[in-house]
Amino acid sequence: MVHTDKGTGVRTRFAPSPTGDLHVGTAHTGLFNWLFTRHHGGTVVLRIEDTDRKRLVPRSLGGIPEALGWLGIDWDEGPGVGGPYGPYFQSERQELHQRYAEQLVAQGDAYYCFCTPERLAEVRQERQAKNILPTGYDRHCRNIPPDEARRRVAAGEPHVVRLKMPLEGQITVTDLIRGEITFDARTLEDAVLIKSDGYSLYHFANVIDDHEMAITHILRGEDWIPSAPLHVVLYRAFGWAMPKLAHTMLLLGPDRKKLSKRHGATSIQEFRDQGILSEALVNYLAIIGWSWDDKQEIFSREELIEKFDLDRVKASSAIFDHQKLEWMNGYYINHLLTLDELTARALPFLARAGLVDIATVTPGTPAYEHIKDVLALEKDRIKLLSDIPEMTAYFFTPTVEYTPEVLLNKKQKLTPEQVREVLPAARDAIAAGDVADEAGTEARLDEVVARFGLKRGQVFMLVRAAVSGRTATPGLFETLRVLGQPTCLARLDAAVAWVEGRG
RNA sequence: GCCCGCAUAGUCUAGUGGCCUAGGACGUCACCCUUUCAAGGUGAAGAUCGCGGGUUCGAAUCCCGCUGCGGGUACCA
Repeated sequence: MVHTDKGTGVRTRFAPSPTGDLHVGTAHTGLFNWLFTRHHGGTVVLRIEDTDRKRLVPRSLGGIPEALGWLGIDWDEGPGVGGPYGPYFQSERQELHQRYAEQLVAQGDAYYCFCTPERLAEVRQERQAKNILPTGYDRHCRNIPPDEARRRVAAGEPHVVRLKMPLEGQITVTDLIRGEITFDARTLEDAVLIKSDGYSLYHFANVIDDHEMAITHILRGEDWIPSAPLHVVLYRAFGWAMPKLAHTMLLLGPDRKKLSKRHGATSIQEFRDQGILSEALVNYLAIIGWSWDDKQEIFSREELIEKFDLDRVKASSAIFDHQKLEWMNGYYINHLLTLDELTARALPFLARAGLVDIATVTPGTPAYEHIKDVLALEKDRIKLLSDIPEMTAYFFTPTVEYTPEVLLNKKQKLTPEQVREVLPAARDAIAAGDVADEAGTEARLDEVVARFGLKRGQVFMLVRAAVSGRTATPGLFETLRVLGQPTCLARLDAAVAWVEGRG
């Protein structure tokens, strides 16, 4: 799919940090970003912000783009597709950042700082305790004469580059979702732009790259609001036009804290392994923090692109509700997926459980059709694809296990003696025809019901237990049909033998 | 501590001065359907619209204060 800029000039970037699997909160922001851009016919840039070499997780370099691909969030420029504004890995743009940092120092908007981490910690602690603004760094090196600073840098003294923030006045940030946010300059610190290892910090790299990549709209998490004034100052120092800003809400765990690993599965990869459909996840993520009206909650991807815009995005954080996600996933499985689509998605889960051999199952083969028939029966009750193996195992295993709780189910109010009498009769009734004929099977079983003067459920449940080894299955006659005559009879015989063995 | 943000049922939300006796969805409960479990259908419980003041004939909706919750406060992103 090629997206061309329709002339709206909207260019956005999604800038994940490769420090682990794609987090659902990151994906949420990414999705909003993507929907906004696609809605406006703009260009999506994927930029990997890998400047923190200590926290870098190499696996995520490939994992994050892959997870985005799974979600159907594509990008027009970035890793894999290239583009005119590369490189798209931030670590490869360090020279550029350095150059701009030098420019800032040269024009007097930034300075070299030689303070040790130890000194910084002390100062911070003291100022915080005494409430001296700003409560962090005391701007100690801001007053070192430029010549002296340059000499010390040349001499190889460890240093960072810090931004000179205005000492007073106000800095106002305009947010597309929240309106104006005003900060008192006296509370703002001289942030580090370039670390002593030469790598730029997020704030700085971000501003430089956003400008260099001609980004027009920045959508990012609410947790970035406090650093927005710093970005404003940076843009001003360079004399660059400020991109439009929009801070999206955070995804929270049940304890109302920022959603994180300690809340359980939070990575997109984990959701996929649980058997969440990407369509359902995208839909669910889209309606948390955004709404269309007071009625609709199910949206196709196309509909989302058509309807999504920032004016209907909420500013308040939301608790991630896995239960509702599962409901939506079930809804997609039950109502929106074709049987072939469901089969394709279910196959890997069945194969992983050892129930089917994926190599021999291709569309058109009997094995494939059997799986399809099984899924047609069970799809109403599937919430997660990962539930399918357990749910459908008895359709694929050669035999089933019996327990007294199932075959001599007390709820059916049948004595073991009655079971020993009725079960063989039911077996014979089924053997008298073919289970492919559901109505015929039902009629013959009804004769058994009448003969013994029982309730239909009592006999049906007995047969259900015998052929499946469980008390909950789809409708009995369709289940028998899909199981097939030989399997049904073999299991009925096994069940008869089992109950007799207990007499 | 300081700075910033947010505030409608357990959860996600609709609502932008009168249509609100606050609508929808998830979850919960009940009933219907029924051979089990689901699905589906119907219905119910659940919100003093965080609190307190204003403004107004009239406020969930506008203003102020408070409280609560969250985020930031790093040579992480």
